[in-house]
Amino acid sequence: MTAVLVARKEQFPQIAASFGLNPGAMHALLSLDADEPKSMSSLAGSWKCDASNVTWLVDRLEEHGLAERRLHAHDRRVRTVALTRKGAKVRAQIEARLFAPPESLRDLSARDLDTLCRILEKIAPKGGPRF
Amino acid sequence: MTAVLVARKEQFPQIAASFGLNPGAMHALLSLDADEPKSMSSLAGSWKCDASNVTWLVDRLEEHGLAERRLHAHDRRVRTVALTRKGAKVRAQIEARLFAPPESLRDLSARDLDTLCRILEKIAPKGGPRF
DNA sequence: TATTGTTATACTCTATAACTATA
DNA sequence: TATAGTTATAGAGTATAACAATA
Repeated sequence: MTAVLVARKEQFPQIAASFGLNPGAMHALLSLDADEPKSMSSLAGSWKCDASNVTWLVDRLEEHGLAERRLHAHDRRVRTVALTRKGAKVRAQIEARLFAPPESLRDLSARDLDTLCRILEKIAPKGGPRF
Repeated sequence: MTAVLVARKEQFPQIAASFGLNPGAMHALLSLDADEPKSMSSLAGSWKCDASNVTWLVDRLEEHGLAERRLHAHDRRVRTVALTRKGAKVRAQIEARLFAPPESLRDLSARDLDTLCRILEKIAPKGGPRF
């Protein structure tokens, strides 16, 4: 799986564009969830960008109807962000394309693919694949 | 080798910054040569960007003394671009860093590294590694 | 008239700083 | 006073369109 992700990395911008998103917004979409709203500030941390950029990216996702801001239960300063139903659907579609074996891997034997995955799992960064 | 390039791809921006270049300019530098000047228009094709952006990128390289515009022998409309001696030296330094085994590969056994290279050579895009 | 490259300009994405509203 | 998020603004890097020089 990691092998596929590594191979796919080059195609991020194209895949994003095919959904009308820029790479940053697609990255954002893939790290959001419908069930676990996350605060804007925590997103700035995990996306490693400025808070003002989180505002901008979430605006883009909201424009597409893919994510929505919600109120925090106990702190009225905080806005949380979660995927809409449509957002979850699009995220699933993107993941399907990301995890589908890319052209360049179709020529590999099953044995080679296994070997490749095994090796790349070893060198994958801690915390799993990062987009 | 391809394996290393794949693994290194993430570090492009950092390496570029350490030479005072942006990723685009580093990409440009690595595809230029001291001995084979290339026309601006052909560079627009191989870099897959607009001609006006080639002007901008070559300007950046010239500011650093890494590349220079030359006259075409027979067509006075055409400008060709080639690396300066300094540019060739910097390109070699960058390549040395790109081809050095990255951290993430140091943990692999020699056998795994061989296997990885063999597999990735198979799926490498025709025409060799692209930056 | 067509082509090469540049210039003028606008757009996208990112960051910094000032601001509003809560705490 | 401090924190969460937004807005205003600036900058890098990209593209489009108009232009000058040459073919």
